[in-house]
Amino acid sequence: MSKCEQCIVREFSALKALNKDELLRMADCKTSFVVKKGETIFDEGDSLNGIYCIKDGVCKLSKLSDNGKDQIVKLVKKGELLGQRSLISEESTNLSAVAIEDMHVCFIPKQEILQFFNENNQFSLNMMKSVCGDLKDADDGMVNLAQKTVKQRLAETLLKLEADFGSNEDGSLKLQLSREEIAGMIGTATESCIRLLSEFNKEGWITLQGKKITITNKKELQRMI
Amino acid sequence: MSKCEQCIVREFSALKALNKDELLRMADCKTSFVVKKGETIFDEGDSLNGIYCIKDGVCKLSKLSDNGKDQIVKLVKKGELLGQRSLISEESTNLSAVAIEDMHVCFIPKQEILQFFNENNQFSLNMMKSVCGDLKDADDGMVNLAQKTVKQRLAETLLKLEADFGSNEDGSLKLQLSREEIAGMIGTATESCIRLLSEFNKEGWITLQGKKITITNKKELQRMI
DNA sequence: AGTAAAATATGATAATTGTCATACAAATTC
DNA sequence: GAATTTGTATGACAATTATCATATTTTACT
Repeated sequence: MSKCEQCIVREFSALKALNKDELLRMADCKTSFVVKKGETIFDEGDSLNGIYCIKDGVCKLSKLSDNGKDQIVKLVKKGELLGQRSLISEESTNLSAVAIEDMHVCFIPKQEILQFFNENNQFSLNMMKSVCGDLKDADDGMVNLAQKTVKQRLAETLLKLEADFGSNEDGSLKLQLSREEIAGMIGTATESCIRLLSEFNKEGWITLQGKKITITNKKELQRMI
Repeated sequence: MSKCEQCIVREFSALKALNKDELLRMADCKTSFVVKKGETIFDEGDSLNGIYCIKDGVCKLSKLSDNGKDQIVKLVKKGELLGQRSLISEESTNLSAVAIEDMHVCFIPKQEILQFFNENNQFSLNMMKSVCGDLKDADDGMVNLAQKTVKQRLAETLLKLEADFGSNEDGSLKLQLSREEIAGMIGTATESCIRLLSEFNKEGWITLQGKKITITNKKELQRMI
């Protein structure tokens, strides 16, 4: 059983408010596991008995729409927590979480988290801030979906993927998503997404090589937004 | 200075966790005021020094998009709080709040709320739940905007307006919104919204008399969603 | 009450986006 | 390694939605 003290999640999430004692208790009751790319951590409608710490990897939070398409609401990466909303609301999840890369994840039982809420005020405050951050992002997302064109949303998403997840030595986006996933992020049909990527490519804003996408003219993409 | 003890906001919001002592303190430092329909409570980018309790009336939370259109993110009504996100995040607001009806509002200074966070755990938990509820709604809103047609979103919005705000004796929706505001809720051009309302009218799902909208065939509207 | 301003309504048209079909490439399976 | 499945790409077309123009109605103002 590894320690929680030096874990990256502790560094970046609400957990940074926990003291040594609390971290030891957490290390004691947590379970670690690996999630392979494509595997599901939880599904829409599941009731969660705790929250997940993402030690490594990235997953998508998405919701299946009636038309059969998966709308991606958020990407969650290393250092972040997963499942807080459901735990705090005491409701089953409204989103599913599926790994986009291989992941290392720890599960902390609900009881433990609730106790932290009770005894550690800073932890509660941190958690609130984190949820508020998500809320702000979601509100912004709504405005984008409602008021911007698919082209603008694609440009914005590509820039955001670079900003959030970085790029490789060759300049290509580190996080590789399928066309379907990108379409799910910007809220459009997969074909439309593919078409626009081709268009961006022809215009010279980006370069495509298989799943690899390289931004070659950031300024033009920014200008579109 | 009126008491907070029997206030409707206390009944329905996170404030229900406050004890007599805390309520008295709150009554002492709060300021009450009236907001006329159309008036602004706060604007996008304002820094708030507290939160607002809505004793009566309804306001819209909206964000101005680059294309000049106002996207309505949420309607906030009597009994609810306003400005928590900004206060908790310690950021300026990302949304503006404008009265849709005449309102009675109380302002509670930031210091007071922070103290409640520190001394009353249930209050913190309630606040978290409330923000989490908003987050869930926003996530659902994103999926709707991304995956449903304008027609479906209009139908859904009309039903939601009836469910949330009720109807008058004549059956018309109690909350009267301008066409532009309805368009801002469903994320479409005002003309498109007007056109679809006319269409719904012709089909017999709704009746229009000026600003008054009456749902006359709820089942058909539900079937569309 | 009379006038100006704003909101609602509708037509015509263009632009955007989705759907269906099909082709090709890449990955996976046996 | 051949075969099947899955993902990517593109064309053709239809449907949806936005934009611009212009009436008409309602509301606000003095």
